[in-house]
Amino acid sequence: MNRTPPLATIAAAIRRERDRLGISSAELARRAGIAKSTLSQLEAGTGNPSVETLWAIAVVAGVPFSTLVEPPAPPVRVVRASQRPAIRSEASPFTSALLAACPPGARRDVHVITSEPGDARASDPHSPGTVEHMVVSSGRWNAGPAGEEVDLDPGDYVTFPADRPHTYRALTADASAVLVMEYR
Amino acid sequence: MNRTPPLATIAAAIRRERDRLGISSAELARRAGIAKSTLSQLEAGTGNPSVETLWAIAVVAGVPFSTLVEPPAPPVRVVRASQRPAIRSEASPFTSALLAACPPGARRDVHVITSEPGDARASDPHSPGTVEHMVVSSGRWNAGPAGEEVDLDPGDYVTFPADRPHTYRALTADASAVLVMEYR
DNA sequence: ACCTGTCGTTCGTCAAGCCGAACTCGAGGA
DNA sequence: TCCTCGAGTTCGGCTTGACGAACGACAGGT
Repeated sequence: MNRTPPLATIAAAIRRERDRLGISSAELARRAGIAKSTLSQLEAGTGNPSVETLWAIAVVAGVPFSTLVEPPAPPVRVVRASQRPAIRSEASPFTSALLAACPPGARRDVHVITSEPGDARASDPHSPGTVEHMVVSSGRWNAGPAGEEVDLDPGDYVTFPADRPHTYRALTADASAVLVMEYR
Repeated sequence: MNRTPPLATIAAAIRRERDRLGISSAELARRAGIAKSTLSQLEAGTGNPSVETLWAIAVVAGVPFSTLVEPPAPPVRVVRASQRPAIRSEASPFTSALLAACPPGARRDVHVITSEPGDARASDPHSPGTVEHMVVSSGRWNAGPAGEEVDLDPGDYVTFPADRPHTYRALTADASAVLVMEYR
């Protein structure tokens, strides 16, 4: 769930952002309103910056806060249709394994789900911060967090937090959709 | 690009995570290895925590660091097929408007792209932290960051950082794909 | 009523982050 | 060669976050 050390990551991230801006550390410190000595120590990996200090740097770098504390850059990942976890429910209800099959270590998973009317599937909350993306391939669906379900037509896209109960219900025959689960 | 203030957000996030765990502040402090007086001040919105302190809390809460500093929870968003930015290129090359049409304020956008062999589209880097998701609907594609392109078959899914140059090339006729752009 | 345990806050001390100034190093110009 | 300027590091001080202990408030048990 939680990953690598913070301090070295922060130091690298700051250097990376500064390189991207193409400015000196003195200039970055000036823009951020912090002492260049402070910035020097941060880039050296020394110390334990406060949130305000990091925030000031993130603002002038024009990047979200998380860019400075999360690991470097997301890699290129490919999930082959032939390999990925997919479940065809045919005319039967979704199995509970559909969403439970997500490997906990993975950052994202893709499922192709197919369903028939009446196959309502209620999913328990995933780990905090998990977000799902759903693109309807065919048929009509009703899906979303409990109490906030929306009707979806072919081609529609919906995203919602999945760390709370949520459901997928096919409203027409031969309904299918691509489901992307994004773990954090 | 960068959003709301940090301190109040952090205080709210910590309380929220602690509520979710259903434990007392004393217990959370004990697990995190920090003084409960420190945690008390943080939940009160007083002060300016160090990265290490916040990190310790995030670890025991089982959430990524960004959960504590970024705004609350992602909302449910729906992009209708009839409204969303979509371009059919038919037999002609992608127009440069394809990717440039992404509203800068949006957090995510969805495109349905169709292409024919020879229609290579090179995209300039998006803002830092932007990530793209691509699900192939039909045909074969070659896409990805410059130098790291991969071949994709129908149903394949790929995600990659889009803050660097990247390309999409259809390898077969009637190639189509769903493209999700995620801004940060 | 009394004791006991837990909760959350407040206070005094200590360590550490942040700051500004001084310093070293190196490149470019007269 | 000397001077000047900018980049980056190091050094004292001042401020502030983190800690442990003590405090009042409350609930449950005896």
